Amino acid sequence: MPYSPTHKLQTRQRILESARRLFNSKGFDAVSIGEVMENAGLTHGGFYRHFKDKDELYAEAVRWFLCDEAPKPWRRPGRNAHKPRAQRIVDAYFSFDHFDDNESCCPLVSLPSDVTRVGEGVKAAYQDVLEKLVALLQADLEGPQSRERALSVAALCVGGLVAARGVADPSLAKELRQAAYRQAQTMLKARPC
Amino acid sequence: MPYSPTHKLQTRQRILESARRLFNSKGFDAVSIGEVMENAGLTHGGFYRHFKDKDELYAEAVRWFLCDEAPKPWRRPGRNAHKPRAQRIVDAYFSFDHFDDNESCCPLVSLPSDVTRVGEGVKAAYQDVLEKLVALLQADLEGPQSRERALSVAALCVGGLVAARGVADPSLAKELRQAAYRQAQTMLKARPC
DNA sequence: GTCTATAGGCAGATAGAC
DNA sequence: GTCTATCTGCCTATAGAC
Repeated sequence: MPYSPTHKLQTRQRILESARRLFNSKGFDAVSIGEVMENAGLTHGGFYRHFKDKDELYAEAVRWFLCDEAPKPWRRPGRNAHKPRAQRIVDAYFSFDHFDDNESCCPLVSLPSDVTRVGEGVKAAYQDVLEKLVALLQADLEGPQSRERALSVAALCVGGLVAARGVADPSLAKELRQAAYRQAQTMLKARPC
Repeated sequence: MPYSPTHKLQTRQRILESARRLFNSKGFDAVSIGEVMENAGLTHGGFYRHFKDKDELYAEAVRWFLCDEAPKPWRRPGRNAHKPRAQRIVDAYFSFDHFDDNESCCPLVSLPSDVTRVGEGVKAAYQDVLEKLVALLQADLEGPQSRERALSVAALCVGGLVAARGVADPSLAKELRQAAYRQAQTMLKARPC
């Protein structure tokens, strides 16, 4: 018995991390199971001992982003530690690093149109990520309609980044990102009495 | 010579309309050239007399949305004709019909994450659509920073719809759509200074 | 638990008949 | 201009050795 008790779990997590990165940067259909496994240091044959099929892997990979183990380089937790968390999230969301990071960016940004076309399991995982974002934003919003305002800020974050990534001209992308960022900041500060 | 002078152009437009619909609802990778051609009443062999390859078809199909021939059932041009055009656009964008219409919806909503992964030609077409939307919004915005406000409203439109389409729970989707819609209306009405 | 080998299917692109 | 036929390659998923 050459395998430690945690070996399978560790292997599973390596596969998930590999899948998360590849799906983020290349999309669901363009990534093969062989590619995911090779990137995790394995061969494609062993895949089905860990996941039922590719759809299950996709849902789990989206959810995997929420785990602490998933790297988020654009977060820079040391900086601006004094700001409210909602502000730090919006700052990170609209940062150039996040815009530019196809591999580790938030799946809300990298996968929206893919998710609409696959099964309910993946949508449920996408929803978990979105609800996490909304909850974090709402926790720092004071005054009435905090839920509605948190939802709007989340929509602005997703839309600003998604639109900026889709256009060809980098200066238009920056303009979009900055306009949405300033609007989001205004909405965070607003205190409708 | 059994073909009329406009025959090739008409065939090309049939292919574009078929491609636009299929890409919108199923995504770029999931649609085969044979499917596009069959849907246009042709066979796959003739495709390459009209387009260099699948990527060129993709870019042209995105741009095809801007043509008047492309159907937009959720627009309902008769209703609310008295409102400013920017308002009518935002109304149409956040309508349930547009949310629900995977086939004829705005490509900004249906294709964002696909577009980030393909060539510059498709991004240029995506940018054309976005700039058209921003220009239409800006034309009806008074006061300073109309450009920046138009960009923010566009981001909110895209983000609100995209996020709503990605989640599993229909009531959360509706909540997202309505929150973003109300915020967009506020921004349209705002007259800073 | 992971490997190699393979079954079975479908994709994009081209060739040549009409 | 459009057709049928085909080349070439990669995909998901399974079988069976170790």
